Amino acid sequence: MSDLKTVLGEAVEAAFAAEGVPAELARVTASDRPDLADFQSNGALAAAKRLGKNPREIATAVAERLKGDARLSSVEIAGPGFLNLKVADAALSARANAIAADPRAGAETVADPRRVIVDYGGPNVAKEMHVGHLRASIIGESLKRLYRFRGDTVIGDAHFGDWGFQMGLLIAAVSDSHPDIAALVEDLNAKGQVTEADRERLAVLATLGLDDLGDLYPAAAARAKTDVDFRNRARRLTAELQSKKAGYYALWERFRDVTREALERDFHALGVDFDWWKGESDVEDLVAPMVEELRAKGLLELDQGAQIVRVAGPGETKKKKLPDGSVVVVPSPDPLLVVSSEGSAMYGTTDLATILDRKREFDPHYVIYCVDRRQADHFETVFRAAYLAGYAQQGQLEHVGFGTMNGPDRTPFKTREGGVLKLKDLIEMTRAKARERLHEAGLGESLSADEFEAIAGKVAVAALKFADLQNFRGTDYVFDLDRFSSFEGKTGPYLLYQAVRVKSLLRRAADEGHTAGPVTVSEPAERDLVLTLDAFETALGEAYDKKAPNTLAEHAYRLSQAFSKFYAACPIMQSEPATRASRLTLATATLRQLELALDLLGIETPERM
RNA sequence: GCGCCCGUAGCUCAACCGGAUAGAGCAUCCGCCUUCUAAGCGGACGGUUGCAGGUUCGAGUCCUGCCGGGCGCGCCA
Repeated sequence: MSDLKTVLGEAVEAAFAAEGVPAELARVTASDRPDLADFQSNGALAAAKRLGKNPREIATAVAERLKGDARLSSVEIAGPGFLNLKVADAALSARANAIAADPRAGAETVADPRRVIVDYGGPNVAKEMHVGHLRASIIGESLKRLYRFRGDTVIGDAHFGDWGFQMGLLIAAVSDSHPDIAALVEDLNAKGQVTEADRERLAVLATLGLDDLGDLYPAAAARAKTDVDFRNRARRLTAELQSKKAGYYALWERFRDVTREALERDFHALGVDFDWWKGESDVEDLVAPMVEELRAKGLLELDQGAQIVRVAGPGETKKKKLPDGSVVVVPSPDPLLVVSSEGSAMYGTTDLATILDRKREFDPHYVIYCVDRRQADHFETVFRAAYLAGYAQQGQLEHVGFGTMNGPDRTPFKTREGGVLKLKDLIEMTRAKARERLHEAGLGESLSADEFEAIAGKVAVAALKFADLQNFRGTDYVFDLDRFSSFEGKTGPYLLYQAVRVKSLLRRAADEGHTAGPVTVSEPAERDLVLTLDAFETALGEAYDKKAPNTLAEHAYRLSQAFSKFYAACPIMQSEPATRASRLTLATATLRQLELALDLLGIETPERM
């Protein structure tokens, strides 16, 4: 079973081929002029020059060949040579019935499924999530679901940031602020191991909560910028942690556990769940042997005290301005810094080791890094190093970058006080608005407190996610609090509302004993609805190919809109039995496709709202 | 300095491999609840797609230059 666009595309391509026009020029698309046609092909225009013919002549010949096709109610030529196709109601009805009978609501799977890893979220130890994490989480989550739905075997990995310089900073800060913990840590360091007898003493670590870390970290990070001694101490501590000195390691385990527990809860509330909660620390044991292997392969080089892998090819250079103002020519991209002059593994080192780890654990065909676009250069370097080292094949690694969420000043979003807006606060604000709206709608009394809260949560998450996902992931956009927590117009709650209306309708039909039956399309609103249902496959394919959930978000919106118009124009319950049965089938198919599309965006639909 | 990205309606964003009349939502204004949830539906208003050239039958889309903005450029991640 295929969508109309594909099926008609084949017929049109065959007709063009008979006139000597290659298939790639004969593409069929949804019409730009719905007033004139359902589908169109611009093949005659594209081919005219190549064939040295008048485009209208080609179009006329092709139209003649298509006239006998029973699926088409009209084939016309317009303007300079556009081929306009209208689908016969019978063909539309047949397609609607097929979609209604399909658990996938008209969506296909890929011909050759792959093993795919989606690396997204990128939460860090001791750092609370802010609005910026919204994009990383929900775009990645959507891509994960999209790839899985298309038939690939997909793993979503949070890639926890738990092993870098920030850990050294945090150890230094905690040592200064908590003398009791500092004493324990030093003692364990001296002993070189944690024995059973020490277990009880570790309880003091439990006094360290995420709030403490959240306070300590920003202060430490700020101090390290100006205080050279402090910075050097933190770097030394980072290296000592990475050599797993007992006391530091025990302290770090507390950091990791307390953060992960909170993050997992927060992500889950957003409908974001990872298959792997791997972190930088999980590949720590791979780093030393990997460095040896890189050395053995002759890729490692000593430079200014650090060990690097050069990834620039011959002739690849850039000009670079030095702090003193002079300009020098250096290789480009920058080399990968593998081991710092302090002996620490760097960001890129763990990224490279992670590639190796994933190859051994899962051997993916394809890895998507859903990470801020500003890290494009970094990934270019890491990927090149991975290809050089043979840890992945050319093209298997891709950085799918997303743009920054800006404030009204067009620079990364800050609250009025100049701080970051915590993700948790954003969600709670939106939730509060949803509660208010639900009360207005009179749902406060008829629902239990739990149900009420669950719906408010779903509405809030839908609002936030859809507000982001309707934008193309690659571009920066202005974060507008009012728009993100808006429930009217092109918003998540609008989509939920349409789904809820269908559910309500179907409940009522069931109560009154009405059953669904074969679809017979006749009204314009019915035609539009079926054509929109048919476009799901195209939207999905594009979202998959371009890694662009906004295409799918747009489809979900159009479907909701088409349904809403149908709902307004075509009465269901009080129409003739055959018409009612047909329309109930259309409503059922719409609901299934809408819920599928929403699910791929990571949005859950409530039963009522 | 070099590189990457962006500039579309008052605001926030779309626009399928270059195609017909550049679309949505918000805001503003006007209609529609005695019938399936008005978080809805219909209508109006709103554009020299930053500027100037070029390629093309045809350019928001491709090329060149300029203006404006964002980001990145080895010991943070």
